[in-house]
Amino acid sequence: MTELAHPDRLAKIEAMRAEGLDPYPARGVAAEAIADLIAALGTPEAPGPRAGTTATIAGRLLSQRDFGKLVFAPVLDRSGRLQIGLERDRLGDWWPKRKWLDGGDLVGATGVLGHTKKGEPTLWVTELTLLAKSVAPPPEKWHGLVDVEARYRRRYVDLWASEGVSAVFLKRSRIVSAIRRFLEAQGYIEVETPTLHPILGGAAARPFTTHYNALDHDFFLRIAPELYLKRCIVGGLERVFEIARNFRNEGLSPRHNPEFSMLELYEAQADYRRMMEISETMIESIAREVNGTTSVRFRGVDYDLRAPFERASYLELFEKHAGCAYDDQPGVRAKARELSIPDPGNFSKLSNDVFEACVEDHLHGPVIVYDYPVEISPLAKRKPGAPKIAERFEIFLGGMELGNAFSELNDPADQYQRFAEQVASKDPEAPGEIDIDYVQALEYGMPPAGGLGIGIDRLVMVLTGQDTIRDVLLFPALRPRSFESGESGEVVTPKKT
RNA sequence: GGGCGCGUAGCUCAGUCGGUAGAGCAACUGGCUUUUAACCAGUAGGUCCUAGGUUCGAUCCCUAGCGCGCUCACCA
Repeated sequence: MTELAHPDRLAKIEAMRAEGLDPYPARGVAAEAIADLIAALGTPEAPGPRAGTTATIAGRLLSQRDFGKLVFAPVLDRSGRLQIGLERDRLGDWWPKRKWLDGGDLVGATGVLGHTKKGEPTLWVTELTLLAKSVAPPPEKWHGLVDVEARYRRRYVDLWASEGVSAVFLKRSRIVSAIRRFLEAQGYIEVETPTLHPILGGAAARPFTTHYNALDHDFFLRIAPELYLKRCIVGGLERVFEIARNFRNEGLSPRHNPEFSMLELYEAQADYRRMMEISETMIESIAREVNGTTSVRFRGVDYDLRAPFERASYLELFEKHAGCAYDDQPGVRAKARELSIPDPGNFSKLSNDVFEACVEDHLHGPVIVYDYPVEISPLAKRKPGAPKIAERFEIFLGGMELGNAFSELNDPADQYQRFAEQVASKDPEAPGEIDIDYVQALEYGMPPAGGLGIGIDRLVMVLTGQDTIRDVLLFPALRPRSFESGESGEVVTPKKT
């Protein structure tokens, strides 16, 4: 045990065992969902079909209000909260044992559904089961967990002790489910590609590195699934998607977590115009499905996710907000100096830094910014008649990038050349070697295709109104907690959280 | 990594212009059959994040460290 276990609760466990009651029984109880029962119970004025019937619920006992010969206590399950009523004259054997119960315990309760004098739905209990004793005291009942560190470290408490937390994760699940149904309805299949990559690719980011013992080779945790998904397109699967956990060994922020979920999809015979359409219709459809509306409030601002989204050209936005063309070297360098943007040693990167500094704050959204410089889009196809422009777009909302898409480059010679330029660049985030196998895949022929990536976590932030990515991740990245071993060897004592 | 801030009971928070600390909730004892942040009376619970320094004396001041938050940088 740790020092979190409360002596009074441990003493109750001993008392129970002395009476032959197992505080951690092997079997649960067959229980109905509380929300369903409340709906079927109706009101005192208009009783539903379950009023007066017997029901069993199972969940966490949150607190107790003891009136001597009557105890009221709310019980929480995954679907909702229902008050149980323990009466001396109904409860039988369990009446004297009720003192063994504490807030936080997991219980099963069977009884008759009804209401109190004040109309509160109540299960009048005839049979009680302790399903698991909670020896750690729960957080304060009114505030729940407030300390943000404690909330993230002990999400298993936060989920039931803090208002509204579990609802975010229920909605996240529905969002992901809605994405799958939307794409499957359009003929997409879900695929799984490697997480361990021998060569970096598909994005520019610092990787997590690991060593593959059986192959005696260093591998990288993927920074993007893109190059494998496009191999699937070469293979003729034609419409594929993956909900991929990506890993980038970079800083944390309200919008960044080192491991994050990305939806990537690729469609043969499509191009970036089709990707614009599928992005906005998918986002609109998901919003309607999980929220019942296309209106969302994010960071205090209202947005409407109805398709079509506003369109804006990268080049025009650049000129409008930076005051010069993106490839006007003297102009861009002057603007960079004015904004104190350091020179990354690469003009196209500097130019994009200027874009991000000048333009992104103006992107209220949802807005599709299209036609990017080809130098910063090494996997995108050139625009017909404009070889310096790539058929690429990004989706922005509230100054945050939600998605990135392009017409996929399928010319193996052009792809080889662009990989070679990346490898030759001084950029520490560029891949260290050319992915020859990927070039060879293109040499077999990849049909014209469009591809799209959407940050799932950020989409969930928008649709649930959460300001920080950590509130849409069950277990956000935190420094590991240190524990001190106790003298007995069995005892583990948490140092201060 | 830089700057700013925070760390006190299981939880939520006061407080000490430097004299080793309080409240509410939770727990425990007693009372109460309609509460819903129930109520009333009582009890117990603390490495004031850690380590140094200054001081007669440090939870408080100083320095360093650890953890967390905000922010900047980084994140095509």
